[in-house]
Amino acid sequence: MAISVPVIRRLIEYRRHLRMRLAAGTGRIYSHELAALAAITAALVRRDLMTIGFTGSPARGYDVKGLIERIDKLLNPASPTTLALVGLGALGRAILKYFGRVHPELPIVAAFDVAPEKVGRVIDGCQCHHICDAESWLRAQQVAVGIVTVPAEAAQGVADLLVRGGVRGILNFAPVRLRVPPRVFVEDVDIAVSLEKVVFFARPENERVEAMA
Amino acid sequence: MAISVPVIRRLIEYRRHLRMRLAAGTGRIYSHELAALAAITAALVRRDLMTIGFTGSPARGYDVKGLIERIDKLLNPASPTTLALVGLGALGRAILKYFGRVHPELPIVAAFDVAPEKVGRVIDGCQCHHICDAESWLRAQQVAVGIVTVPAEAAQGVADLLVRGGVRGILNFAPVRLRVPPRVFVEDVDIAVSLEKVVFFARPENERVEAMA
DNA sequence: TCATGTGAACCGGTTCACAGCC
DNA sequence: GGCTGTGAACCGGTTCACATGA
Repeated sequence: MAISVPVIRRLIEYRRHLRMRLAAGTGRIYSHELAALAAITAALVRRDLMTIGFTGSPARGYDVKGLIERIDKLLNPASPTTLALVGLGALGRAILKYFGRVHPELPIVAAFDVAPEKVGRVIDGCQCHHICDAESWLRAQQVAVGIVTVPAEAAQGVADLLVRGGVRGILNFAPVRLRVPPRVFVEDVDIAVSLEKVVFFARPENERVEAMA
Repeated sequence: MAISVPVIRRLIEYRRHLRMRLAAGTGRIYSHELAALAAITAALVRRDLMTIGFTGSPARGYDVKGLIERIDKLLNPASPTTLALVGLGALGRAILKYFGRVHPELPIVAAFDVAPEKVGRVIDGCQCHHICDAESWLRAQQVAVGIVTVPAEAAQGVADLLVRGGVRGILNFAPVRLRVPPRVFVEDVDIAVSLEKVVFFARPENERVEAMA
């Protein structure tokens, strides 16, 4: 069963809300409640849960704990996933700091840069190596996902390197489209584009009915 | 004429490619060339240009300079837009640094935080004020768009503040859905969700046909 | 021949609406 | 009464395919 990108995205968000809900001590939830939290319709929530085969009861809604576990089982890999980050500029460091705190189950096991003053040191809790050593490191650590936070000019070269290192997914912050083999999944986070989008739709004359993702 | 979100997003990307093309000295471009650069189909490029009423010639394609100007006219506000950033953590600083360099036409005129050691100083070229002074500053500077880089718990409060300050668009990096009046456009950049998405689709068994945005 | 411009078809994600059930 | 589960309808973005023109 193949699950579409938007469904995966929403499941991740559902889980986040469900965890808070559970922490708040509520064991059950209705589709319209979850819908309100995620700012979507109740029908879509039910459709998504149907997609992953999770059922609730008309009387009491869905079991929060069971649903979290179900989403975990779907999203979390059987074997632990390790990440690597390339580019220890301001953004790379910020991400290192953030994920070290938020995602202990997705550890960034190595960071790479070219600057001599960074190589060999531990930066934000992560050992920094020279980019030249990346390929062997990636293979040795079985890194599954690479995070690219280098300038635009360097991004394609880094992507090639990651691919050679056996990476299967790339989270790309550089404002460039990476060319990679089809088996490698690339997610672009283009902050400049997002900002320009906001600037455009912030103008009153460009009013929008709905804002999604 | 209302233009949809995906079209706007692509126009921004087209412009980026066109500028590089122009810098490289090429004055004309075919739809299939632009399509290759943006990793989409030629038909979609032509459809988008049709949407904004820009025409080319079958013999020589589209005029690069004219198209850039056309997109500029559509996207760039008549009056200059000013931005403000709230939350001078690592991510906020990274963005301040990045946009100061990349987007001189979209200046971040003020930054806000609560930490006493930041307030009153100039950080990464931007004057930092205490959050309590935000509302009046936002109004005085006519800030159109706010960038939210505070922790999740603080995000809704900051959003309320921005709205009170008259902001019409928010670029939100906090992993929370902000509740704002319908006239305010919110763009969420949820790095944690993006990462989990990559981790999921990086697994061979979750192969995907196409990866878009 | 090869590219543009575009009506029409397509497609997949979302919503509707209602049967079934507590 | 109100909620779930779901077939069917809907909708809008994308692609097809072809007339038109250099």
